[in-house]
Amino acid sequence: MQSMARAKPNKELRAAILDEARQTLVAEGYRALSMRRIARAVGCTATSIYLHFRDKDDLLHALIHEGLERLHQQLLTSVDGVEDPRRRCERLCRSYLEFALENREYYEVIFSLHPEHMKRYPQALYRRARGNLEFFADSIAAAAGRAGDRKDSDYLHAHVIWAQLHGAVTLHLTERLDFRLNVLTFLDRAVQNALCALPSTDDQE
Amino acid sequence: MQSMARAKPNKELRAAILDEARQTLVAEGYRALSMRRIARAVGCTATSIYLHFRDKDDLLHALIHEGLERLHQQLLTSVDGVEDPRRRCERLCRSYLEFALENREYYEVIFSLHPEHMKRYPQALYRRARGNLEFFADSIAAAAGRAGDRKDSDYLHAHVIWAQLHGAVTLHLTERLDFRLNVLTFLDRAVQNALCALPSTDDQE
DNA sequence: TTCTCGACTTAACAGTGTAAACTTAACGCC
DNA sequence: GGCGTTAAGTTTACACTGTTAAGTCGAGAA
Repeated sequence: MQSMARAKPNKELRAAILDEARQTLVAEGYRALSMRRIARAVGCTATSIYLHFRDKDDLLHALIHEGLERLHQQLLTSVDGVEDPRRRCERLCRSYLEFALENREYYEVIFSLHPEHMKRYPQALYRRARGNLEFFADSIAAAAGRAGDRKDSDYLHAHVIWAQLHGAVTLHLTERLDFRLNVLTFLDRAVQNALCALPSTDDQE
Repeated sequence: MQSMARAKPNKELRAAILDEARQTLVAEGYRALSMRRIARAVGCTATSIYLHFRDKDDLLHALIHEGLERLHQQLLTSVDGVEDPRRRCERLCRSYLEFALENREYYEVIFSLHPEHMKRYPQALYRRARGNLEFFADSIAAAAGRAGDRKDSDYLHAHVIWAQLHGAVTLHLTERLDFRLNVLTFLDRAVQNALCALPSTDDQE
């Protein structure tokens, strides 16, 4: 109970560590991110990071949490004011791709880093990720004429669409695509294919 | 010119290294794969591996090459005797998923390991990977009623389908899927969605 | 015999994540 | 004021990593 009394210990250092980690992650990728390097940059020793994070994975979890939060915000604003559910879905897809392309290294840590490296996801991360997918599933339900009545199949459908986008993005980011392919047309086709099971609501016919 | 004369130096050790590397990779994944460990297992020192492979990446490239070869064989036999082009595409998809699920760690190194880790793909690997996609594109062309007349758009289409499968597989392998989802139904839907742009050739209607 | 050359080893460098033990400063309490 | 407690941070150390430079050893050629 006395540990509650003082409460605010350092917290600044924790934030500084997180800032520095995010910065080098975005700028130079995961493989450049080491405890000692972070420590050097924020002016403490490597081991004192362990006072604020259980281990390196824990630190990464914090970054993933941030990233999912930012992605969520971006997805939200991307469909702001867009009524047509089909268009909402398309906007969400494009916004997702945009996020991935503009935050490559971040994206990789959030969605690709292997769990054996990452141990287990904490509950909080699952919640955030699920939130994004449920949000998507809502638009899918609306596109199917069932606005406000999301079903399990919509949630599953959201996962399938997500998989299409994620696959396209990661093949691009890991440079597995044929270099003669135009990346933008490829991504465009991927979005089309992702949404092909949705009823179309084209205004001009 | 005298280096050509003797020709066959060791070669056995090279093969042993490759075998051991593949084995631990399949059994324990990339992060368990270290030069020193391989060396210990095959009974040489870590540094003598560098006499057969330029660096660790080079060794991995060799493994990727093998993996792509095996995948290619599996894809070939999976459609053996299947005439209907639409069914061929479906078989190819399912065979691809099968390969991924049965060779998780292998699959990850082949298709997910980041190029910053992997430096650049050598030309030979590009060729192999392209071969697989062209093979797929042929079936797509056939499904569109243009057997033997593959177009660029079919090749692009093959990439899009591949992206759907790859995305589904990697989300599963990296355990990003909602744990309440049934993985098999998810993968099934992914295959459906991957092929949704193909004209269907359903016999029973 | 001497020279060369390929295969291999030993020793070393600079880096990694992390645990244990130690120091230091701040606090509540008698 | 001195006490014990506790959090924050340090130093040191361990067992790894990929990779390089220098050295050893044996066989074949001149």
